[in-house]
Amino acid sequence: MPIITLPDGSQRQFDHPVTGLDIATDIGPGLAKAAIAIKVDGEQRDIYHQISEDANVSILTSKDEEGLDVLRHTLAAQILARAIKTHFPTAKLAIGPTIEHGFYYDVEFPQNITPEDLATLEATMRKIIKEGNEVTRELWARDEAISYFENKGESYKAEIIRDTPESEQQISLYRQGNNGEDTFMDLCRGPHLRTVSQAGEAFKLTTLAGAYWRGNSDNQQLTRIYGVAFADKKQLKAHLHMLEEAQKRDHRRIGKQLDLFHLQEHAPGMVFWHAKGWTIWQIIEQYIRQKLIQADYQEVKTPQIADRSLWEASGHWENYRENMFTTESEKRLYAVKPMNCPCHVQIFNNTLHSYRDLPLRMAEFGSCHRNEPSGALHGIMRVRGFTQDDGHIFCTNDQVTEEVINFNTQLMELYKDFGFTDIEIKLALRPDKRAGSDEVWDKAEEGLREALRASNVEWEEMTNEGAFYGPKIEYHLKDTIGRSWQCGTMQLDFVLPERLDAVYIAEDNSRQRPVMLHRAIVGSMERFIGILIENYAGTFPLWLAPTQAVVIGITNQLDDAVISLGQKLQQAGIRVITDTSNNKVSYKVREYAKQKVPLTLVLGNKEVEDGTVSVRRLGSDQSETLAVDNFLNQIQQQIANKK
RNA sequence: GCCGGAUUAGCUCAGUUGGUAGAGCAACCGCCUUGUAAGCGGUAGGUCGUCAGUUCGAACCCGACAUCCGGCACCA
Repeated sequence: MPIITLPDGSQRQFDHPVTGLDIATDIGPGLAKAAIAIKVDGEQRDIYHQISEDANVSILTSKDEEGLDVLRHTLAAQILARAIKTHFPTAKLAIGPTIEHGFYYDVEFPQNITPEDLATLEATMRKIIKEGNEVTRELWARDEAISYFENKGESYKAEIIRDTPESEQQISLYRQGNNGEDTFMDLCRGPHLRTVSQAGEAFKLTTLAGAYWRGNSDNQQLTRIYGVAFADKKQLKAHLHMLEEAQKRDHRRIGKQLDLFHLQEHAPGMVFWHAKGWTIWQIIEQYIRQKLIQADYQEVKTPQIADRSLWEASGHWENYRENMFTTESEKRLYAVKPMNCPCHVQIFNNTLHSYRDLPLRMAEFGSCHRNEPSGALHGIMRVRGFTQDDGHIFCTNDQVTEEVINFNTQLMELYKDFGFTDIEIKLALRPDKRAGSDEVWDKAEEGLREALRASNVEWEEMTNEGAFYGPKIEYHLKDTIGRSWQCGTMQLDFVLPERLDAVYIAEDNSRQRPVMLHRAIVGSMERFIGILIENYAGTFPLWLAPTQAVVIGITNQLDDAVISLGQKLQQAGIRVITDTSNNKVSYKVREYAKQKVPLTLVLGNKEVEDGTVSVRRLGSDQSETLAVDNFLNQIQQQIANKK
């Protein structure tokens, strides 16, 4: 007879097999009502799941993340699915999983559906929830289940069952309603809510999208319906509000508001940097350059286009031909460089190197072009023309780990200076299509793991995601709405040195292949600035702000003093503007606050007489009066500290 | 590239069932000389993304293309 252990450690004994609902009822009527599913020894189960052995059980409600996940799952797989079949009986259902904040369902519709259909479907979902049918689990024989779905024309469901291991002879289906006219059956592992009414009303169908069956672009494209769902309306409202707020920090919007850059039809995926955006770029570039010098890199610059034969030798022509821009002159075909590595190898090869030269670290702010698919372009985050803070380290096998560790340290320092703390690290392992032996890959992957371990960081491993020439560490940063973008990278490459015949002379006077490490910290300057904009919501810290200070006078009689203070600050290296227009102080204060200028400096007769200045810092509604020299010292200190 | 949506003044957006376009802000010109988030008045600004159709007549309806947005696929 089962002894049930609850999460708080307390135990309850029963003299008969029990369901989750029995246990919840035993604890209290409130919980019995709120209970939507259970977890038995770590596995999610339906509330009606029978327990006859001792077990650890927790009762899930919509208040906890896992319970909410069950709720979202039922919304997709039972309620939305049913609504779809109600309006489009011949639609074929594919899969309907849960995701962060909600769910989606992939469906093959007999016709195009429109955003208006979403409203109809949502209304029908609410009706279904109101009807409040029970959802029950049934076990079917594998073959019966397959023919059931095939007879209904649900070919995707039949395919899913066929693809499960033969050993699974029992297939679980969920039935909504009684075995009558209004029944709805679907293939599902569960668990589900016990009745659809438990789904509540805090959900919303949000968008329509196309999505390939099984994520493969060779397959049929299905229509994906996205929805969000929460435990209560308040949470839903908070989520929608968060999205609205996030939109306000979108880098495309802020880029326009602050006059940082623009994009236009003539050059899709290529950025027109305006003076203010370019100022930010320059500061970042100079900052990175300092870091490179400290880490003993030599900075180089290589050609923008190179003969086709170089790209054939490197293997890029074969692998990425369709994504490379080309140009022709005097019957020679050139490719605009999509990356810098082959060029760096040319510099390496131009001198005969000794083992004493290694590790040899080469860096370039390399302007690259890739003809990315039109649908991939996204503001300045994913572009066709971009600049990498690229670098290549030529070294021996024995030097790899130390180089990777040092790189990681340097990267983390840099990210910290830009205010990033939420960094995802991924290790991308060997892909199917690759160069090099398994032995080499084993060594390369283990080398990166070792370095990550030594760096004391956490990472996630991704099979099949490496580059064709080697495994890589990826450093991801998030944008405002949680989309993750790869920025930094460290890649191990045994292939390119071979293909481009890089050599060094070893201690024993033999010719040896160096290992090549490809590394970038910010990745693409464009993308990094995009993420910075969103991260700071346009309010850059003083050291990065394109305009650091604005000087304004109370009246135009003080214009000379305003200009003279502006000049003094400019001489001291401050990025300052002066405003002598005949607007009111309050007008100007508002204007420069909107432009996110960190320091607004106001001069009146009093300040001019005393040699002081009234300083208002962005975000504060107070001002303080300081002696000009004091003020200058203070902000120079702040800038030096990268604040 | 694929699915869906969008494209109107420098910016943010209105524009009824098809009858040759409108606001706010910005710009420019005046007046006001101002003490920390919008002083007042005036002027100018548009081949309604492009091309091609339907129509007596198109910002509006049909089609193609371009770009952008949300996803999917891709990301050396």
